[in-house]
This record gives sequence, C-alpha cells and structure tokens, in this order.
Amino acid sequence: MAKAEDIESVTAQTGRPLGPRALKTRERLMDATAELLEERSLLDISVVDIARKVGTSPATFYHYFKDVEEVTVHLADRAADEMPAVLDLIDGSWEGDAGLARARNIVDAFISHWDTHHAVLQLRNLGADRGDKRFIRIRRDALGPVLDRFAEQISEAQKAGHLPASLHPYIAAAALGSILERLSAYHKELTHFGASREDVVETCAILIFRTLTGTNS
Amino acid sequence: MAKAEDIESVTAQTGRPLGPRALKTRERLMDATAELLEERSLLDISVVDIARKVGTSPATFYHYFKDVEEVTVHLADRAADEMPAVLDLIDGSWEGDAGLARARNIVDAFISHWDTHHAVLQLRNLGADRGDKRFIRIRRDALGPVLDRFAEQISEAQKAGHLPASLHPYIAAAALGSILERLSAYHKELTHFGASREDVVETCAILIFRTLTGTNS
DNA sequence: CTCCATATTTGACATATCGTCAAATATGGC
DNA sequence: GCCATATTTGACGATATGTCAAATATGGAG
Repeated sequence: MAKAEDIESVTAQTGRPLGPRALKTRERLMDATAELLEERSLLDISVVDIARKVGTSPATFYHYFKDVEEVTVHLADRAADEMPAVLDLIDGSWEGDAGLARARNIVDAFISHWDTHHAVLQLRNLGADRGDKRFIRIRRDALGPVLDRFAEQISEAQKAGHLPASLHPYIAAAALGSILERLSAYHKELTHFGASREDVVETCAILIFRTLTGTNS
Repeated sequence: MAKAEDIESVTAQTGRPLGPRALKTRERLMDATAELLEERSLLDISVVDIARKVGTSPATFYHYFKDVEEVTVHLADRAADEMPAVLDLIDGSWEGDAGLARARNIVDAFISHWDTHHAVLQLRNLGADRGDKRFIRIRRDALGPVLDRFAEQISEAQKAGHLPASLHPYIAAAALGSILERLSAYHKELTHFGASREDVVETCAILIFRTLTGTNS
C-alpha cells in the first residue's frame, strides 16, 4: 500500500529528492492550488495564478509539478489521509440500534469529509472514472477498505437469509458507497427541498443499515 | 419547463438568432467538442483544437460560444433529451416480479445513457455540484421527474407500513438516483472484480426494488 | 567566519492560446 | 445579376505555456 505521498517519492520533476526549503515551497504551491479550487473551477486556474498567489514564478511551479492537474493528484492523496478515521467507525457490531447509530456516524463522517475536500474529491472521481491510473489508485486506497467491510457484512446477512443470494456483495457495497459519495457531494442542494442535513444523515443511515443487515428496524 | 435548446434561444453571442448555415456550423462545433471529450479531458481541449477539427477559425467558435465550458452546457442539454424514454420505464406497477423487472430496465437504461454520454454527464454533475446554475437546471430537469416518481412510490410503501416513517422520501429517492448515476459512471471498473454488467444491473435493481417497496422478494 | 558545493529559484525566451475587432465573403430573395 | 444581411475570418495585442541556462540562497567543512 505504497502511498504517493511517502517521503521518498516527493521529488522534483527531475527526480531529485527535495530538501527542507523545497518541501516548503512545494507545500505552499499545493496550498495555494487548494485555495484557488475553493473559489473557482480547475478550468479557470492557471499556473501563473498559483505562482502569483505564492509570490513565486511559473518556472518554480514547473520545477515541482508537470501541470495543475498533477497538483490535484497530490491534493487527493492528502485528502485520503483522513480515511482511516472513517474505518474506525465501521468496525464493530451492526446488530440493532447500535448498527443504526454506526451507520449515522459513517454518513456524518463522509459528509464532513466531502464538505472539507469537495473540489478535490470531485476531481479525483472525475479523473478515476476517465481511467486515469493515478486517481483510480487513490480512490481505491481510500474507498476499498470501506467497501470491503460493507461487502463482508452483506455476505453475512445473506448467509443468515436476510438478503437475497442474487445480490452481488461487492456491487451492493459499491452502491452504498455511491450513496455516501453522491449525497455528500450535493447534500446542500437537497436542503433547498426543505430537507436538513440531519434528514440526509438519518435517511442515508437507514438505507445503509437496511442494506447491510437486511433487517427492517 | 423551458429548455435551453428551444429554438428561439439558440443565438450567437450577440443575441442574434441563427440562420440555417450558422446552425449547421454551431452543430459541427458541438459535435467536434463531443468527439474530443471522448478522447481527452476538458482541460486538454482548447478552442483552437475544436476550430481546427471543424476546419474553421477560433473567431468562428467565439461567435457562437463564450468558451468551451459553454459548449458542454449545450451538450448536457442535448444528452438530457433521452430522459423521457427512461421515464416511460418508471410508470406502472411496482408489485412483485413486475416491479423487479421494471427496476432492471431502469438500471439498464441508465447505464446505457451514461455509457453514451459519460464525459458530458460527468461534467454536468461537476458543474452542478459546484453551484453552476446552468448545470443545476439541466440536472434537475433530467433527474427531477425520476426522483419525483421514486419519492412517491416510497411514500406509498411507507403508508403501507413497509418502510420506516423516519425515511425522508425525497432524500431516499435521491439516494437511489445516486446509485444509478455513480454505478453507471464506473461500472466498467467494477468488472475488474469479476462482476459482469449483468451483475451490476441485477444487484442495483434489487436494491432499488427493495427501497421502493420495502419488500424482500 | 569564509568559502564552496549544491540546492533552489528565476529571467528570458520561443511558442501557443485567448478573445476581439473591423473587414471580407457567402447567401438567398428580389 | 444585384444587394442587404448573414456568416466567416485575418490580424492583432494580451496573456499563458513550458524550457533553459544562469543567478542566488543555504548550510556544512575547514
């Protein structure tokens, strides 16, 4: 599970490893990009914009990154660091009310995660769906463990006869992941329908709980 | 429900309505953009690329569109024209096996729809999630009627006591929409897990059926 | 503290795109 | 065949891209 942000892999475009000063500059370039992504589309962000914001020259940018998209790859990597915390919420019993509470916590964590990294996560999925290996790996590393646990839980529910055998556990798990990601991505738009964030959490939690356990409570 | 592609609204950047020759040129520019979107990211598509592909000059492009993103708006509009066919699949009884078969057809239609317009639909959602009014309207027009029907069906299942009252019908419907969209977007990646397209359709159909009716069959 | 090897940054440049005109050209009704 | 107007484009200044070789900063050895 080698992560792209492992120290040894942080190099200049030349392949050379970076010293402390360079690391700081690279960091500032990434931060500036993340901030610009908050306010406008990737389409409207140029290398010059980023360089200007950091108070450096475009040439410096190109010393560290091939293009702006490559910065988003590393930003996605950085966002993925939060996922272990979500995994902690998954492990444990899914029986009854405890299971439902667990589902609520997961949904809540996902929404917060997306609220914090909206633009970057959206670009990650865009890239991954387009077939970009870098983004596919990052998404798999982040989401895979979650889906694995979901799939395992679904399998158990199937063995207990609570869910039909024709359900493909991993695909069903991916479907739950889809709900989490998609609703997290646009839950704010849903509030225009008179639905609060709590409503989103509650409804989403119920659907996940029901699909993981096959029970109705 | 005024659509952006209504004839009267197809104008040059100056606001002037377009004659037959101009309409054809505009069409070719849109087609060229759609083709380019098949092979590379919007980031890597310049106005010059599109103009060259059509065998015209950049100035001509700017006569019809503000920028490349505006073309994608109209492409998204065009893709939305297919949705009425999906709506036909939704209406009718959701009881028993007929309901499950109905779900299968819907999933199948969605996956085909996304396979055909992948890049454009992805950009539509990207724009809409970012708050762009143009894309929000297009998505709402396309998905709203589907979600409305889902929500209505869920309400009925609640009244019949098959689903918990704490479920917010419209959010649950949006969750189903999320499954449809997200799995349609990356179902090809799932097949690397030994899951066929049929598996995706079947699993997705079961989940939708169960959530719409609250029954287990 | 000074010097120097090397890490880091940048100015300068050739190339390309952007976006806007006013001017050129095509069209179709008379 | 003429002309009003619909459509296209050549030309251009401004801005961005991407690559050097050269300039500057740093920190460890002496």
